[in-house]
Amino acid sequence: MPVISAERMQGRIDAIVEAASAVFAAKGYEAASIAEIARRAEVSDGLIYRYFSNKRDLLYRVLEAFYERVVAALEKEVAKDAGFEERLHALVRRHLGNFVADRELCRLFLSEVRVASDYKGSTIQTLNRRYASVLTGLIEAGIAAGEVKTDASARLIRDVIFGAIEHIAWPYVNGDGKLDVEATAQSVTALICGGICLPQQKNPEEAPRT
Amino acid sequence: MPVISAERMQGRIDAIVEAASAVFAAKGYEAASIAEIARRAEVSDGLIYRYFSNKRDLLYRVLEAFYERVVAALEKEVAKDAGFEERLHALVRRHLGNFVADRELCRLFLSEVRVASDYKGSTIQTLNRRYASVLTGLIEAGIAAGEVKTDASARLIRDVIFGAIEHIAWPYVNGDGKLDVEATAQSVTALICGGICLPQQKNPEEAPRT
Amino acid sequence: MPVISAERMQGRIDAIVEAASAVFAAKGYEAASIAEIARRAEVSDGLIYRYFSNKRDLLYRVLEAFYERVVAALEKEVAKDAGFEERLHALVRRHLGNFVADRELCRLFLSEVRVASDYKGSTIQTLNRRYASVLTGLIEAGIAAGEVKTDASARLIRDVIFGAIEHIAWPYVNGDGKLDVEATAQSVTALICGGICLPQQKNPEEAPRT
Amino acid sequence: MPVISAERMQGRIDAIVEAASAVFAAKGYEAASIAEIARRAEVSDGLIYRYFSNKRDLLYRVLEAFYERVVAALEKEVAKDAGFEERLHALVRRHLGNFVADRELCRLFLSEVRVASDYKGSTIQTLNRRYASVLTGLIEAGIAAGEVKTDASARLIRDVIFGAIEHIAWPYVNGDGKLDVEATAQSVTALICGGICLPQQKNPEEAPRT
DNA sequence: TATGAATGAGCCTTCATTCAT
DNA sequence: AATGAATGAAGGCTCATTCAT
Repeated sequence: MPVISAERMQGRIDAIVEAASAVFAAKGYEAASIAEIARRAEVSDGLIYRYFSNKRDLLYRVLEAFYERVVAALEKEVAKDAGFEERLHALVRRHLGNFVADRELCRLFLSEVRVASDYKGSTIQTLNRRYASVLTGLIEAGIAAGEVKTDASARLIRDVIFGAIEHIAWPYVNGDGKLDVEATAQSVTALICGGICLPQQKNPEEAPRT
Repeated sequence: MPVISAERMQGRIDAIVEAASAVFAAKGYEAASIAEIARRAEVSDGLIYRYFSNKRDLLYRVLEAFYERVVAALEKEVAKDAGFEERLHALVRRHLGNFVADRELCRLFLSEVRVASDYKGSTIQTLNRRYASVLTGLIEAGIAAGEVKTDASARLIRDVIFGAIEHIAWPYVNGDGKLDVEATAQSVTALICGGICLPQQKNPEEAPRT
Repeated sequence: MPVISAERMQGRIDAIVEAASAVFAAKGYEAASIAEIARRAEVSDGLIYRYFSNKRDLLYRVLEAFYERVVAALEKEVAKDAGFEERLHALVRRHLGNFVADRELCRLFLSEVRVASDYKGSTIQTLNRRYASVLTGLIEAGIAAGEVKTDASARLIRDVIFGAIEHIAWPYVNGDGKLDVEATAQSVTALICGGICLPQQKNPEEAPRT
Repeated sequence: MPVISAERMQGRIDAIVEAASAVFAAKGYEAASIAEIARRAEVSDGLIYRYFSNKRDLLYRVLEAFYERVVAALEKEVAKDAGFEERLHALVRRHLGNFVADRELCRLFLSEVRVASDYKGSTIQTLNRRYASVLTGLIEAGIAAGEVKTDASARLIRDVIFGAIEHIAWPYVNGDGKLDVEATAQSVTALICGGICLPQQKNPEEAPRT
């Protein structure tokens, strides 16, 4: 008996998280209502409070579930043996891909959680760090292998990469156009690796004339 | 009489925008209340609705005012005659500086507006484009002057630069640490210009022949 | 214009207090709902919160209004020049009379406020003290005039008198019988003044025999 | 088997009543929740409804248990052979002592039950009457023995005594000071027995003739 | 133009009680 | 007998917005 009950219970919890995921994603945290989530999960309002301590807790559980999935995928993707640039390319592609595949949850995260005062110390933050550490690790490995310059800290490099990707993906996340993941990943990786400046002759007038 | 009245009116509008700016920045859009803004502007609740069609409109006007100031400053900053890298450095420094000087309004913008469905076509978006076009223009000038590579589009480069800066600035915007603008601007500019990868010998066995 | 508005406003406030008075008295604090009070006052729910900070505040204002009326009446009643017993009798009659005239508000006060943790320091407590001090003053005057014994403190005497009256009145306050105020006041006053014990011969066997 | 079951059942019931007693006493009726009581009794929520028809019923059973204990103690205390004043003194002391020993349950009773509309006809009322009849009996015995005046009814005297004690004890019941039971019992008994007024010369000018 | 009283829908949350297991 | 998941009604309170003055 407890087994059936436990399964049923888990089913309800999943239904709630799923419904909340959809409603939060579609309307944003503030505009979403517990009543709507309950209706969508085919559950009473009250039941939500048996499993989640409040609306905000529910949001966080939704994002945790999402993040867990995404972190695992990234770790798996980048784990493969390969050179730095190739692995970076895989990471960029996957990261961009996440914005395409889960644009609404990404938007939810970026707009509701990052800003939140209760973000620090949350499980979400831990997952976020794990996600980020995949790239940091990759960069450090690249440095160790002599593939990456040592002018800048791994952390700075990581911020540049993630920041760039997010900024590029944003219009697609927020709007409705399509993002060519493959092409963009290619360009971004190349750009990041090679920089944007051509070597300059510092003193042109002193340069060798023919 | 009508003159005085018009001046008075403008004064009221300014007071409202200023008050709203402070309250929105301090509390965020949802948590801010019209009543508090009115109180702060020493104006009745109702009057706000004579000049602004609703709460959201007021938010937008606040951000417009902010953006106008910021865009003008950026355009002035980067206008100076100089080489690409120097001008880029100035832009990066200024952009980072904005996050430091107006972190709360920046946070407001990033969390409330970018996500909004009514963002497209708004005056804000126009200002945002103008802000972005400063960098695009700079890059194009760099390309024209042969200082910047032509592998990637100016738009992509621009996204990488802005994205990187925002990502780096974010923890400081949201938290309470201090950001060393000068040092960060230096590193970021260098990183962006030079890339992160060391030149690799593609085919070691086919290496330099005598 | 502000005059009309202010009058109208005061009228609303009075209506709310009156409605709240009736509903609280009839149902008790917990069972009373803001919605019902609003309906009864022909006012919207929200308006109540313009004038009263919360439900509890409304309760206190109701009881303050009641208490102010009652305190003033008592002070006036007992103020008359007369001997101690006569004045005490007037006070007892008036106090009993209050329980009869406003039994529901008395019940409300006794059940909801006296127990409350926020009672101390409230305006209600101040009024309560003022009410009590009428009797304390009367007793002290009686002592000063040599009409009252000095075996017990004025405070103790006061507690005995108020406690006795409340206990006697309670069944009528809570139930639906009628209380004969005049007769009861007479008996209580006599009892309090004269005590209940007959003088006893301590050692009857040693007493003078005829 | 059925015996064990019956014992177990009684144990559960006792545990529930005990838990409810603690929770009601600590938080008051409204603020107490069935869930907390169940948790404390290490019993499921549902089980409570097998033995008690609803929350209010549980409250009444708690107070019955309390009252039974208290009534028995009072009857025993006052049963001893002694003169009226001595026995009254014992009763007063015991009654005051109850407020000190069980102040929270006393408060619960005074605030939740006395006011209740379903009080009449309840077992509680019966117990209350039994409690009161101890004093009534004592007074009647005093009257029969010629120790007590016959000016007032036993019932009135009883109300004065109980009312006085409750009123004196209340601040200690509700607040956190300490009550000196011995001293207070002494003063109250003396006051009640002897009254508060000094004999007055009705017509001073017509005073003692030779 | 300016006020601010008034509205009322809507929200999160609690909890006594029930009932399938 | 016992559980505890589930219900669902109810309630206090907020606040953007309107409109009579």
